Amino acid sequence: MPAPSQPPSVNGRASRDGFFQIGEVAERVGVTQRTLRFYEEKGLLRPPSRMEGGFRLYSEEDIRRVERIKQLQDLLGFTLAEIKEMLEADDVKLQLRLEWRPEWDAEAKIAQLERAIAVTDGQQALVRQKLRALMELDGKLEDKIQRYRSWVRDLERECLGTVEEV
Amino acid sequence: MPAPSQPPSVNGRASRDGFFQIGEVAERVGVTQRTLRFYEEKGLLRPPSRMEGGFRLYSEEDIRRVERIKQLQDLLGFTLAEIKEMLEADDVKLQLRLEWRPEWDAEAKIAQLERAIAVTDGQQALVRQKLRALMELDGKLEDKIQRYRSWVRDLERECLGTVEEV
DNA sequence: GTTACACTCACGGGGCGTAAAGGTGA
DNA sequence: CTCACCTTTACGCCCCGTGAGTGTAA
Repeated sequence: MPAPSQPPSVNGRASRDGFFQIGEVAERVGVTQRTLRFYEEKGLLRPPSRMEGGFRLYSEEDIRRVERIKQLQDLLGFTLAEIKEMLEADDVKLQLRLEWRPEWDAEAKIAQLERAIAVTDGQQALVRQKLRALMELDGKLEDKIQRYRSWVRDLERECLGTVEEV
Repeated sequence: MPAPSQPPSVNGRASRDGFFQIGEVAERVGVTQRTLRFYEEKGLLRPPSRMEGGFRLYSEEDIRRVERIKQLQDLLGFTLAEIKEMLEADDVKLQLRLEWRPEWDAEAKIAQLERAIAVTDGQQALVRQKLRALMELDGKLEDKIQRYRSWVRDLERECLGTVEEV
């Protein structure tokens, strides 16, 4: 973990420099403080910077990461292990961006980009696997609904006819 | 798993009348016997019929239900609670079908069908919620890939042009 | 002195695994 | 009788957190 951390907290009044304490983060994102520490412990969140006294100071970037975890977990039903994979892929891409040097020649840049594409492709494959299964299920439900509806229409026509033809 | 049940159950009788014992079901579906009993305990599976000695006898219908559980769980990442909801919706629909009487008048039939539609709609809503989230995520990933690719194309042109125009 | 945070220890539920001790059936 | 297969009871484990208690920082 090369954790090239955020600006070191200058002593004195550092808290409001675009950084947030754990309580603020917890409230904003909708998780408990305990959960934030838990994620950190499990390696899902990089250790944030700290104040002199030891209080955690989260950057906006950190907060986005927490939100991403919540999204992957709540909405998509990923396990923390899967989420960690996803985040690590994100990290790789971030790392690639940090390594980027404008003075590189085009081939080096292309190679870097190709690596980023490969990582993103991997993420997408994971997502699409679940996506396909869900779409199939949705289609089946839709079919059923349509069959029910057409049946209802038939019956309504029969109703209006007031008399059935045997 | 030590997989003790590897001795070929090649004495493959269809256990009398299209019913199957727990071990056969477990092997066919790819879950353990423990899991089957657990699902039953938790109300995900209706108690199957039994032999005189107490052995469970699963019908084809029961087996389909287990397969459905596996699908919802593995592929879609539903929790057992969500799966139970889904299955209960299925049960309601099954019940509606069993209650169906051809001698009903059209209005009664329509009402029954409307109830089935409502239940199916509920299931679909559950699915689509997850679906939307996944599609959004997929879209974001796709965008990124496209941006990377177009960047690569730019660089390749630059390469060929041999000279840059700042 | 009252928050807000730190850290540690533990406990809890979901989803099973697995072992124990014994009954069933071809 | 044997031997695979089944029964229930019950404790264990990993995952994903929640609380409680105690101590320190603001």
